[in-house]
Amino acid sequence: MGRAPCCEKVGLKRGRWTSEEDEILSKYIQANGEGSWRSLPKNAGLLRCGKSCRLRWINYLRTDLKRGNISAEEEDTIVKLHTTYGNRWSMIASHLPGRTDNEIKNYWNSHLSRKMYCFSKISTTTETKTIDLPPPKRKCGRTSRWAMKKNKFYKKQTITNSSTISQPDIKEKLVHDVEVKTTHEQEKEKTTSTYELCDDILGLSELLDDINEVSGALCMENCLLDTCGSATNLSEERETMEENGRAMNDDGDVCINYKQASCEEPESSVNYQGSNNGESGEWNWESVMKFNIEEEEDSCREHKENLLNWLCEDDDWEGDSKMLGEIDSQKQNDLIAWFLS
DNA sequence: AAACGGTTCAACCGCAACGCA
DNA sequence: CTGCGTTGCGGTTGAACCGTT
Repeated sequence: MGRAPCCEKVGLKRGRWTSEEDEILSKYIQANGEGSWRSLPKNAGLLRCGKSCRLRWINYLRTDLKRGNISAEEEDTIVKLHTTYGNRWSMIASHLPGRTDNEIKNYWNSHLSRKMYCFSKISTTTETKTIDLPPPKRKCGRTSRWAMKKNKFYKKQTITNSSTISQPDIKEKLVHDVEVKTTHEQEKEKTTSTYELCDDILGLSELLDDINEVSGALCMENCLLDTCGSATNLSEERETMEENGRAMNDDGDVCINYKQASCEEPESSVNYQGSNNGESGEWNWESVMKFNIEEEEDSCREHKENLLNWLCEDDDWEGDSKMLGEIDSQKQNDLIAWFLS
């Protein structure tokens, strides 16, 4: 006749835990250890379901839990682990001491899930090479804690509504390197699938961008960083942004300068050129990307490959890097499947 | 000052896996 | 082998929060 509920629901307290309840639970577990969750509330004198007690202990009261925001390093780890494990939050949490699966799941869902929407949007618009984003919603209400910390900084550069971002044919150029490596007939299939992969990589760059809480208009920014040979991971990028700053120039344009010194050409800074009414703008992609094939230098190509390699690293993260053209089709399919999932 | 509404996160729910009798 | 109890996990919910209007 079905399974009996884990506990009698009638008469049990639900909702937020009070500090008194926390204290009772903590003291009981410290005295008697974890386990026997079903009998725990009765023994401890709590009007809670055993399941609820377990959850409260694991996610909140445990002494070995880290408090505070997810650090940039942890964020990097989460992103990487998620590419390997997917939504296996407990598995991911096991790699992050002091973090719970619930915490990581929440972090992922609140910070990253909506990025997947942006990603899919980009993926479906690459044919026109122009990304028409909906008018960015004003960030109402409570902002993320990380964003709140940055609030002062962000107020400097309010990018307003109805941004239309003209994107040069980055995908074509990104793919070019691979195409020149391949012979026509023999590798045609590989090139095709590579092309699809690059679609997704463009989308992922949006995801990476949003991880850094940057305006959605900066969709290729992180990709570009690598092509410039500057920041190499998310945390470094974040620090880089803080160090170099972003500010409006006298004309009200937002100028973003990423480690110009480390880029070969000062023009490689990103310029957001606001329109006259300040409600739309266009990214000067060409000034950023040295994607002119004739001028392309080995170093730039190497950085692009590095980005791709990051995406294609083996699960142990230390496996031999593979050039894009060498990614086997199965791995490409896996990546694409995951990106689109 | 109040209302609104997006975001966060603690807590809940259902299911599956596992262990044991 | 089967059935039951327990535990763990991932998805979902909704109250609280708080910046904006």
